Amino acid sequence: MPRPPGFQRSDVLQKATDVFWQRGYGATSINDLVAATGLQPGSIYAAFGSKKKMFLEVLDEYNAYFLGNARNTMQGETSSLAAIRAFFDAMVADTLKKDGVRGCLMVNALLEMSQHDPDLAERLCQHSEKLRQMLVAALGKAREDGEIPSGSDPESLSIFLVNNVWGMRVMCKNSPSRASLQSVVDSIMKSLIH
Amino acid sequence: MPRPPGFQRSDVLQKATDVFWQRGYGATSINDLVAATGLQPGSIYAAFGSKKKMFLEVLDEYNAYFLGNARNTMQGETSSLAAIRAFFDAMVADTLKKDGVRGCLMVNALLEMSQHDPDLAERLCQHSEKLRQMLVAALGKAREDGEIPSGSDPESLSIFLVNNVWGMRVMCKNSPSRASLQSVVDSIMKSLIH
DNA sequence: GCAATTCTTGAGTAATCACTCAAGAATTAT
DNA sequence: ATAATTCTTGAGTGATTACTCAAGAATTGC
Repeated sequence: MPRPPGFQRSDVLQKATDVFWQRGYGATSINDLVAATGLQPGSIYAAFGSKKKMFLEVLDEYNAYFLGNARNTMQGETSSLAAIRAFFDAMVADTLKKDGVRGCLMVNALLEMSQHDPDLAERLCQHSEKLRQMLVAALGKAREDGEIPSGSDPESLSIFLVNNVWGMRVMCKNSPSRASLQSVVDSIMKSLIH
Repeated sequence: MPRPPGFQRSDVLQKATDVFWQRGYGATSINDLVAATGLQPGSIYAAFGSKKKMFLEVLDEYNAYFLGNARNTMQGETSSLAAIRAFFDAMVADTLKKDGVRGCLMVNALLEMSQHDPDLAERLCQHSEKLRQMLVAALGKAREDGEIPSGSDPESLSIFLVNNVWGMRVMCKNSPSRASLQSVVDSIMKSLIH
């Protein structure tokens, strides 16, 4: 009968996430992962197959967590417009945390390697589409409720919002001041209601 | 008397730019640069000092070129608002070129290594500030000329515009469709005039 | 205790990394 | 031509890379 593994997969993934997030994919070595997880190289490869497969698993967990968080934040609001604002406010708050300068693990990965890795590009595309759909739904509801003009186009506005999400993920890497980020959010929200 | 170098520094930098842009900093090896430039490792090190110094020089040229281009584009327009639109249109056109999926060399570098390289972070910060100042000037003039509401705040709007520039640089890496990008530009321009 | 099975270990592999340096080639002033 | 100077060459450096695998440790059902 099999001996059970001496580690929890999710614990290891969490620790790996920290390392990948802090250093980026390319600059993270197996030794870094060995140090961070406490596992030996052999165990890592037995459990995850390769550095890249491990990273993809990390990314999937990260994306699921991000989207879940966003959904929760938005559902906690009473109006759709307030939900959108809450989403962006949460992003600002997140960015201002002391490790906010890490940016977004997914955007970092996208810019680092999507060009040379179709698997990854596809995955990131799907994730970004999910985020956009969430915003489309909120925008549609906001229009129904008269919170934004009836002439507004949720599809087109959602792309605009996602664009600003990406922008903030870049901006936080070199000028993560609350004033700047908040000013961006204000501009976004103003643009919605006109 | 000295023997003159057998290569033009700017030629070599141009070829190096291609490689760094296509592969990213970390994934570009000296051998890649040797192959692309035709120079031997020794010559590269004699001329540029190190891989990182070479990359910084590449980045400086890239940034200067980008800003110069933007300035030209904007000066060719009759009104300030048209100049801003022309700037974004040019970005869309640039992104849609066949190698547009490379994104922006500077944003790529920012996300890849600014966190671990203060020199680079500082440089990128300055560049992004120059871009913002260009937009502040245009926004200020647009307000004077009554093209945007008198209550608009150029400082705050410029941050918003830069945010969208970064966003487009990310978006072009995974969904560079003309419709999406153009829709973002439309949303941006609409938001300015209200 | 005893197999049976799986997990863990970590030194080792071949490849690649950024970088160096001594030797030779090329150019110029005389 | 010669001497002075600089440029180019490319094999070689030690470090690091992702990854492997045979051996031993641990846990199970019996």
